[in-house]
Amino acid sequence: MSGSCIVGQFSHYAALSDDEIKLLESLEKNERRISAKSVIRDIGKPTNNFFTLKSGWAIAEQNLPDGQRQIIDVFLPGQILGLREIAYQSGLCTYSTLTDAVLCPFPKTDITKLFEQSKRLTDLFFLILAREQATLTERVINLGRRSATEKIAHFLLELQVRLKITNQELQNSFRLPMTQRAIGDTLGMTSVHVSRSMAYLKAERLVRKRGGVIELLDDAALREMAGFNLAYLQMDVSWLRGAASG
Amino acid sequence: MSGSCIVGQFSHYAALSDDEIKLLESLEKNERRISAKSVIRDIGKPTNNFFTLKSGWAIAEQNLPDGQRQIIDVFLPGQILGLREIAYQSGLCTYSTLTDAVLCPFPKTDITKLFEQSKRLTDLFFLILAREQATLTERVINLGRRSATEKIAHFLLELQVRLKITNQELQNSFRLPMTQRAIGDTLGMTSVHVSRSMAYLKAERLVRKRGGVIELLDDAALREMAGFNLAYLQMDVSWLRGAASG
DNA sequence: CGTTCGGTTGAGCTTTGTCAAACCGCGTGG
DNA sequence: CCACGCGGTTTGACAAAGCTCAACCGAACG
Repeated sequence: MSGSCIVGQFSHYAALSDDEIKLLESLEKNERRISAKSVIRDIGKPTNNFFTLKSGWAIAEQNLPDGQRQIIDVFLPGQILGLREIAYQSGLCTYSTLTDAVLCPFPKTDITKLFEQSKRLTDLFFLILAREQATLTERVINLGRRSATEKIAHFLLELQVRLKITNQELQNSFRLPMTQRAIGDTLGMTSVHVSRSMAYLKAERLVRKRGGVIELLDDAALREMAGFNLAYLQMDVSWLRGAASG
Repeated sequence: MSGSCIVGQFSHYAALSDDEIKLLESLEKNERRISAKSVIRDIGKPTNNFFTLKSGWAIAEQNLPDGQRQIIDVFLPGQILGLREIAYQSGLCTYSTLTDAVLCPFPKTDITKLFEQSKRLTDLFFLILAREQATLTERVINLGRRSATEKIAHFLLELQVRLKITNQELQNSFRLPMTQRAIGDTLGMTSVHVSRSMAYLKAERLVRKRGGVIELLDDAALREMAGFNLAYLQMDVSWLRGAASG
């Protein structure tokens, strides 16, 4: 994993050469510590920087005129914040932290430089964008066509799988640093209804919660009920250009 | 617009050189005529090909085990189908036509070749992916946090703006080749409720429908009610590499 | 020890879904 | 030219899912 979280993320998809690793690490030379529930970048602000998320959880959200909000994306350590706005001058959403976090801001122009220097990394960024899109797609299905409990089940399963990507030894339980309000804003429902649906899942002995830690007690049953298919989290890397040297 | 629809789409974002145009046109050397309501590529099939949509409308959809379906994306002429699965071996959704259409299939490997030959086009594809993502994001907000009539209003406005991108002289009315069932499957509601919501919009004199043609009678009011902000459809192109020669 | 924040619970209400019938426009075949 | 059937839309009565509001609880924290 080295000092760099983003290398950890990328090296899951392809073995990286030393040069590539150096390039990626150069994106993380500036560290910024930031406390829970604070805004990283507000909507409408210039998109001059991206941020890698070294530790902690973050979200992309959008607040609607009537006071509601929709959480668009939940970011886990190793992900890059802001990529989605690479083609926009001002941010389309607000980025904020859920927990205390360590972020590494780097200028947008660094990406172009990186593209110049490594085709392989260019492709990897392409791949990241495609994966984000697949996750969003799955969220669309979740929002459009699933009941409240199914939504929650699906969301929990997705988080579990995504956490396992960077943390192999993860078991069936993990810290979930989101309030029920936040879960509701992600899944398009009220916190009250999140509470009730969670209660149902607990009653059915499908999940358990203690402290901030959630435990998935019956993976198979959860997948069944949520119609969870992890294909969208499993990428193919064979089309990447260039061989890795290390 | 030349013979190529995709060039039309791209040249909106940046002036292209002759070489670049030639490269893009080479993606469209094979034409395939396909009738309305047929499957272009089923879910799970290998993603060896992309398709440019030369004419007609198409969708990406996913059918759920319980018989419901969610339409993930609606494609208009000039768009590329399948890009979202560039990083996946098998398709995550089914592509089908809404109307009679002309498609140009081209192999995935052509994209890599194209990336080799033009940095600028590489960036343009990046941009396309980012735009698709922004559209998906907006659909997430639509599904998560808007009422039935707001959803429909927003959807119609989005289509209008997107159609105007390739068809400048488009007025406030356009052919909408979607059944209410299809609209419902896009917006996460039943066809019955689509009907009722449309009736409401008509009664409020916000839209009118005759034949397959829909007319937006009061743009401002529709935007107000739907919370429509077209920022997500307006990209910034200044970060693209390389100058255009013509 | 009081306050705040997140979670839970209950009662009543609103929005949307379900089911079924009727309707409408349109193309087909007689 | 008409009758028919078909796909899509509209309408109505009713059911269900989810929302609102409000009270309450418990843990964390100053």
